[in-house]
Amino acid sequence: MLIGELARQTGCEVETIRYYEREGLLSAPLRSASGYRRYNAEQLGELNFILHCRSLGMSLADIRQLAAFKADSSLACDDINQLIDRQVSKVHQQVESLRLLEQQLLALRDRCHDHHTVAECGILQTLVEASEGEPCVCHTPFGQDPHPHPHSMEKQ
Amino acid sequence: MLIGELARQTGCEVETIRYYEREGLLSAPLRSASGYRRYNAEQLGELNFILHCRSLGMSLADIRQLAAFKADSSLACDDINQLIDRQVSKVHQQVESLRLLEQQLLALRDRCHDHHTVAECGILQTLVEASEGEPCVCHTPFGQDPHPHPHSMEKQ
DNA sequence: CTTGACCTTGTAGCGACTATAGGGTTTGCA
DNA sequence: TGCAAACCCTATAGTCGCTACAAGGTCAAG
Ligand SMILES: [Zn+2]
Ligand SMILES: [Zn+2]
Ligand SMILES: [Zn+2]
Ligand SMILES: [Zn+2]
Repeated sequence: MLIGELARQTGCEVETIRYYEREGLLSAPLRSASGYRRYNAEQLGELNFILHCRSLGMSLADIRQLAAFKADSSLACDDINQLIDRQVSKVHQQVESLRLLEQQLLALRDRCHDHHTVAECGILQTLVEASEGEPCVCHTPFGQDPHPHPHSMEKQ
Repeated sequence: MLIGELARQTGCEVETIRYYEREGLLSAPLRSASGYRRYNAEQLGELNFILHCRSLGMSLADIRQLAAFKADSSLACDDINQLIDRQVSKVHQQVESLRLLEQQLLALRDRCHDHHTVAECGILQTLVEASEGEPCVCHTPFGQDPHPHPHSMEKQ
């Protein structure tokens, strides 16, 4: 199986497959006389493992770790559980902060309904006033402290 | 006001301020004889505007657009509303796909409770079996199609 | 006169790809 | 046999929003 066929079977881009090999996630396949990569069922499984983990939002570093565990099955699995737990809490945090973000954006959006000129746009007005230190609907939902602007998003 | 003082007042890193200037988001300030950047209240506002928009998850490209609108206030504000709408729906989509992700991860986590060896770990077993084409708790919640693995996450 | 805190530019790194450029190979068909 | 299309290869640079150096210049206090 050439790389294009593997790409077709997995839905993964050719360039991404080569990238995974470069990163040491996918084992280097045998090459034909002309240097073409030839894949077998084992590597198809490897790639599907990677893609499955990626679809669960795991980092390549995490996947590398999981693959290492897969290789030495006599180890204790506590680290696997921890890895998943970390992933769950990371995702949970992201959900929470994005939900807040959505509320903030909706509150901001609510400042403009009709279409008029920018000068009268409640959205832009809110943003400009907030940059001058005044409270804003997005970050001060119910008459709270008008003071410092929290950096609500850490990493996205 | 030197760059360090501006950084202190806004909670933004010095390097990030210079980065915003390089990217054309923050107007280039006057320089002292020795080349130090000197900021005034206007640029403090500009930076706060940027930071406020960033805290709403907007991209630098979006912020550039908003700043352009701020500059020409005679335009119609429809584009602003659209920009916010796009941002809302992007965030909403992210929330939805992350919530699904969380459920998938929790289902996977549920496959291993006690600590034992990797060979018996239900999590790793699930991941390996899924890579061989079998259905998995994470992507096949209630006896659905065991067939192709959807790429559930587009961009994170 | 030295120390330390500040400032400058330029460059490289992160993560997970994606996209090119500039080639070589294989296959099918006239 | 000639040629084109479809495939493959490597190497390099770009994406986004920073962050972290390195190597040097400036300034105020002691
Ligand atoms: Zn408006
Ligand atoms: Zn706000
Ligand atoms: Zn386990
Ligand atoms: Zn699954």
